[in-house]
Amino acid sequence: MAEQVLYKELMRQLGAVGVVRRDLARILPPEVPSGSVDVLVLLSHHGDMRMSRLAELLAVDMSVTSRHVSHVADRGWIERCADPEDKRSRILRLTPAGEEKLTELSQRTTDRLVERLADWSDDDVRQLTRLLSRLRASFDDCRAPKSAGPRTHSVIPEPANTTS
Amino acid sequence: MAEQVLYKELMRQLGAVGVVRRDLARILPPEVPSGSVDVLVLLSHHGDMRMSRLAELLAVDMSVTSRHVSHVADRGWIERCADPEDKRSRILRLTPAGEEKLTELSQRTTDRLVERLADWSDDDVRQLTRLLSRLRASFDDCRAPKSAGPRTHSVIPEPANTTS
DNA sequence: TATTGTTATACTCTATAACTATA
DNA sequence: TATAGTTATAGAGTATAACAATA
Repeated sequence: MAEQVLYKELMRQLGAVGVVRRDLARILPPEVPSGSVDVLVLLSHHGDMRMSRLAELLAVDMSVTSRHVSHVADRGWIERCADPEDKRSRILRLTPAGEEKLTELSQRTTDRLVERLADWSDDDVRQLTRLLSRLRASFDDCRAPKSAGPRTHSVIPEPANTTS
Repeated sequence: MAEQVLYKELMRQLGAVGVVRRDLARILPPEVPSGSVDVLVLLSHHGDMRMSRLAELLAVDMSVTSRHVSHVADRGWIERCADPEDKRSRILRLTPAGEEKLTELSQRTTDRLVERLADWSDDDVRQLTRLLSRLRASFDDCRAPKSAGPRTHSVIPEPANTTS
């Protein structure tokens, strides 16, 4: 457990990340709000999943997830398939058009990062990525203490979705 | 300049920070939205300032800043004083009530971090704080390349380790 | 004419609650 | 009865544009 003053400073810097978030959100095209990006990114990375699983990954209420999902589904970027094992459930799957859109968005945001982080080394980027991953994991652990398996705090590799 | 794949993973983890942001926002009392917290934190940390300066620090449009400021001013947590040097401008200052409220909020969020980051060492926290500070600075530098003075990117003394 | 700040408008994000369909 | 998901409603964050007051 770290000292109070350290947490206070961390809080301040977490607020400052809002600056980064807003900057990256501003370069998104009008038809792709950030909620849609989150959905596409998670489906691409983790593969097909149900609404409830997506809501868990997004850490928002399922009603919010439903809205985001409807937006991307309306544009043909994902499909909502029937789940043969549970007729209440719907399996979400990225469509080819969705993958294409995601590639385009990914390029756009990557370009922005290249521009902004011009003086960062590979190791700098890796280190920050690793710590952010661990940060998120620490919050996940507290939120959902159910599956007690060993956690890999996914840094770079994690070969998830084979369909992309 | 780092590799594309590193930026892509960083992007994904930056999105994951949304989980943290939302978790911390949920513990705020109803009369204190996160925009208000940002205003109080910045005024407390940087001291009195004008609207335009605050908007710059928040990295949002001044119209947005105006709304946030009105909210906290309506509750007596800050004052909007006249600027003797420019009658268009208004100097923002934290009131004693504002400091008190900020202390209360700070305690609340710190408690949350203590809970969430129970297994983080002081150095872990310092390292993440330092990288976030540098991240924000990298975005600031690109956004406002005007004042070319030397930058202090963090309050916490660092164990000189930024391989850039 | 340019700058500082406010207000009106519109859109997104989010949570709660009520609802439908299925388990 | 409980769960998966949708929709209605309400409140907050944000940007653009129009505006007032001052420089």
